[in-house]
Amino acid sequence: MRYRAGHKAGTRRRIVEATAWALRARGLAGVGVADLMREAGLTHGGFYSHFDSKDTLVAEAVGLAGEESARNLHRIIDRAGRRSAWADIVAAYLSPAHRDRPDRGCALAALGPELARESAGARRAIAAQLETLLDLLAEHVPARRGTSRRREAMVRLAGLVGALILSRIAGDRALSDAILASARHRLSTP
Amino acid sequence: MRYRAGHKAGTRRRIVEATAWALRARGLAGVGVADLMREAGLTHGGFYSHFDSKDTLVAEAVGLAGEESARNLHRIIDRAGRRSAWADIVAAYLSPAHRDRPDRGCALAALGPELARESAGARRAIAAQLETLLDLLAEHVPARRGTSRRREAMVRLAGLVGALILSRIAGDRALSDAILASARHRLSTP
DNA sequence: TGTACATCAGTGAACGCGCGTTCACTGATGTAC
DNA sequence: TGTACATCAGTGAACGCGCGTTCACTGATGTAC
Repeated sequence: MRYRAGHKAGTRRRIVEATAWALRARGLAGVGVADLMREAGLTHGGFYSHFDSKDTLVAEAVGLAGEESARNLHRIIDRAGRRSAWADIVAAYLSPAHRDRPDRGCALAALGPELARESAGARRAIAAQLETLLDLLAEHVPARRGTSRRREAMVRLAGLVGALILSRIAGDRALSDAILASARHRLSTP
Repeated sequence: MRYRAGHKAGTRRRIVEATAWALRARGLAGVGVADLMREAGLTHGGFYSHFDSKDTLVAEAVGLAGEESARNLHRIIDRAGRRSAWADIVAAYLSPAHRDRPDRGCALAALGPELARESAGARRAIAAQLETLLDLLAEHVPARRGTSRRREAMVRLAGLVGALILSRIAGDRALSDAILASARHRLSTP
């Protein structure tokens, strides 16, 4: 064997990671196979010894972005320890830092509408991510009379995703910050 | 003059309308100049006697989509008459009909993240639409102690846009409907 | 320990295609006489 | 009323370009002897 065991798997991993970042930063139309390979330190020709098509890679990258999000969430939850993590989750999600770094942030907010129009693979990947996030948030969302935790998670996640998206659309900084602050205040209280 | 006065303006209008629909249905990457001209009943060659570039057209189409949204909102408000229109606004925005017809619906939800990445023209158009909607909603959103109507509008619009987007991402119908219903219930009450 | 060989991850030229854009041309109409 | 002309919205072939994809090849390494 030419390279050490795991070498190819490592390269493949680097390509998927580069794609997970690039996708959220520049969108589906903004990433080309050649770009992605270059960002992974390779040339474009080797792409198809790793993936069947660009679509396959995109679906996998969306999956990875989802795992990253779940891991970040778990980190916040662990850091909160015994007390409720909800306020911390909201503060992190609606932070200016998250708004300004879509490449490392929530794929639902960065790619949602775009991928909802896409073909099978990517669509399924982003839908799966929605389910995962709902399950995770349902455990930490404030309880509310007359609603299940899961329904409460839907409402709150909608507020989070919507506010992040609007803050990224806003033309001026002041409005963008105001959207984040207002939503942070409302969504972190029960 | 070869054609009646207003003929060219009418053609131009048809192109912009076709674009406003196609954009929301298929996204920026999904619409080509040739498609749009065909949908307006023309061939692609004449495009540049109407517009400087595809970007110019896109910005104008986003603007038209925004005007449509505002007009729809006004219609709902007028129909509500003297009583509060807020519940009607929420019901319309979070209806399955709106979810299933992105081409005639809210451009923020259909194109937001995509256009926020785009170049000047489209970005400005979608940002302007956000401002317009906030102004309009601020007049009808339920008043709330400790917050301005404008801030309240930000929070509520975020909830609306987020819920619509999530309902379009959801893989199965049941979840999609549940997201709409939960958000409808929460957002229409003060 | 040294040499010959097989492996296969990665290279880079080339492909077909659709895109945005350009341009010489067409032909139905309003106007001048 | 009829004819010749000018106009210009719209046509369709052609362009250069970047994309996803293919493929014959390369060359560093592990293995066999």
